[in-house]
Order: sequence, then structure tokens, then C-alpha cells
Amino acid sequence: MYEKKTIPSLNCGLDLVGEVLYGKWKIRILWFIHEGHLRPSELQRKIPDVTRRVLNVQMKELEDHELVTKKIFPVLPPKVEYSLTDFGKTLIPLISAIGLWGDENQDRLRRVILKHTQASSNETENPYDEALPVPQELSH
Amino acid sequence: MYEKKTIPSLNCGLDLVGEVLYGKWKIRILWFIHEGHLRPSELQRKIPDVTRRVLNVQMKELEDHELVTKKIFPVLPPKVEYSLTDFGKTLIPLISAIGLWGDENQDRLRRVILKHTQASSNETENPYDEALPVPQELSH
DNA sequence: TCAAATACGGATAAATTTATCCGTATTGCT
DNA sequence: AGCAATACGGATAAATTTATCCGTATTTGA
Repeated sequence: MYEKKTIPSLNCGLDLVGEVLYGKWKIRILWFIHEGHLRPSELQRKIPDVTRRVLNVQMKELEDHELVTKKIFPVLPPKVEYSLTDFGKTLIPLISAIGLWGDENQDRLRRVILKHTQASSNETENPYDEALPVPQELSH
Repeated sequence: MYEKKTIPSLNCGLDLVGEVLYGKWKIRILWFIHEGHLRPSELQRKIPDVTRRVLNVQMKELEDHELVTKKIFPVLPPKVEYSLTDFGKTLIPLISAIGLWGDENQDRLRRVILKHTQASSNETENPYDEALPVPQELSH
């Protein structure tokens, strides 16, 4: 396993949440488990862009952080089911709100994301004036 | 600037939000601007762990994504102020809720984070039973 | 004249995360 | 016998992000 070389900042609540939720797929994984997709193979089908390897790694971290639990059924072929812990469930309203905000603003988000992903270095298309405030002294 | 080599998934609202908010310091930056710390030097003092270079880079992305605007005052020494756009402001309730959740659960979060950061490979300390469900067939 | 404050960004290094490749195991179906 | 499905993880590569180092500029104050 990889060993961190920089110390994380854990000053405020925002820092702490970042530590457990930072991960390309984690929020989506939590959401899909909440929706009832409990098995690794199901989750992988819901999120085709993640590889099984990475899915396993991120699941392990969510488990370590007590947001999900893992049940291994001693059957063959193997069967595994994840579920949200009570703690993990308390995150669902937040994730829901975030997803909702994203859905509501999806056109705009898609536009600003694509504008700086694709090759659109088209200048002179900025509809906003550059700020031209009155010069002033530093106030302190 | 770095050019992406993998295509992002932009399927749902959650994906879209991830694209604009994913960044080690972005949420905290937005929060501090909301609190009235508008100048780069102030922000840097509020978040000492980020370097000015990286702060600038992440600010630029927030600007590109229309969450903040930048005002350059033509004075010397140079003065810059950021502020949230109306769009960016709509994120504040979410960020506030996330921070609140983190604050409310800070003891637990700190514990689970540190447990897997420090050298505490102390086995036989798991208070939970390993799941031992009844063996069963695959249901599909 | 020199240091400190203000601000920006190129080049490059380091850290971290994510992806790829492969090997292990068992059952059931064709 | 061969292939698909189920699941896991080591080793390594690639991608991405974050950090470091340095150079640019100007004013004020010691």
C-alpha cells in the first residue's frame, strides 16, 4: 500500500470530510450503494469507467473510514455485498443535495467544463467586461 | 498547462459537480471567499498549507468554471480581489452543510482517518464481528 | 540600498491517485 | 475442455495533481 509523505491538514470539518470523500469515485459509489446496488459487479456495471481494481481500493477506504461495511458470503461462486453504515447513511442527504445541484445546473456546468477541456482557446468571446475598478490604496 | 489524456465521465449531476469541485483546496477557497477573505494573500494566510503557486492555479480553475470572478485593481503594489459569482453563491449552502457534518462528526472522523494514516496495524482490535451470513444462492 | 509586501507564472520535481496487466480460485454451461 | 461469471490483490505503469524553485515588477519603509 502507498504510504503518505505529506501530513494532511485536519483543522476544520471541511478538511475532515475531504479526507474521507476525496477520491474520484467515492461519492458515486456511496450513492449507488444507497440506491441498492450492493455487489461489486453491480457497482462496476453502474460505473463502467472505473476498473475493478480501483473500485476495490476505494471500497476498502470507505470501509476503513466506517462509511460502508462488507459482507462476504461463504458461497461459490463468491458473493460480496456492501452496505452503508449508519454513519454512512448520514451522508446521503448531503450527497443527494450535491447531485441535485449538479442536475439543476447541468447545462451550465457542462458548458464551463467543456470550454476548458476541448481546444477552444477562442479569445474575444468573453461576454463579461474585465473589471476596471477605481484605483485605491491598500486598506491596511 | 497540463492536457488531460482521459475523458471525464459527465453522466449525472454528481459527475459534473466533481469536475468543478475536485481539487484539494477548492472547497475551502470558496468558503473563505464567502467569509470575506477576498485577496490572494489573505487566502494564503487562511490556508497556510497551500502554496501561492497552487492557490493561483486553483483560483484560475474556479474562475474558468464561473464560480468566482477576479478583479485586478490597477494600483501599485498590485491588488487583486476575488468574489463569488451568483452561480458560486448557490454552492454555499451545500458547502456549509458539508462543513457542518464534518464538525458534528469531527471526533469520529479524526479517529478513522488517523487509524489508517499512522502506524497502527494493530490487529485483534476490531470490535465488530466479521459478517457470517447464511450461505445462499445467487439470486439472478 | 536592501528587505518586505503585493502579485504572476514557467519549468520541473515530487507525491498521489488511478489504470493496466496479470495470476489465483470455483462453479456451471456449452 | 474451454469460457463466462464471481471475487481479490501484487507489481508496475501512466496520469494527474500538488509542490518547489526561480525569475519578473513596483512601492514603501527602515
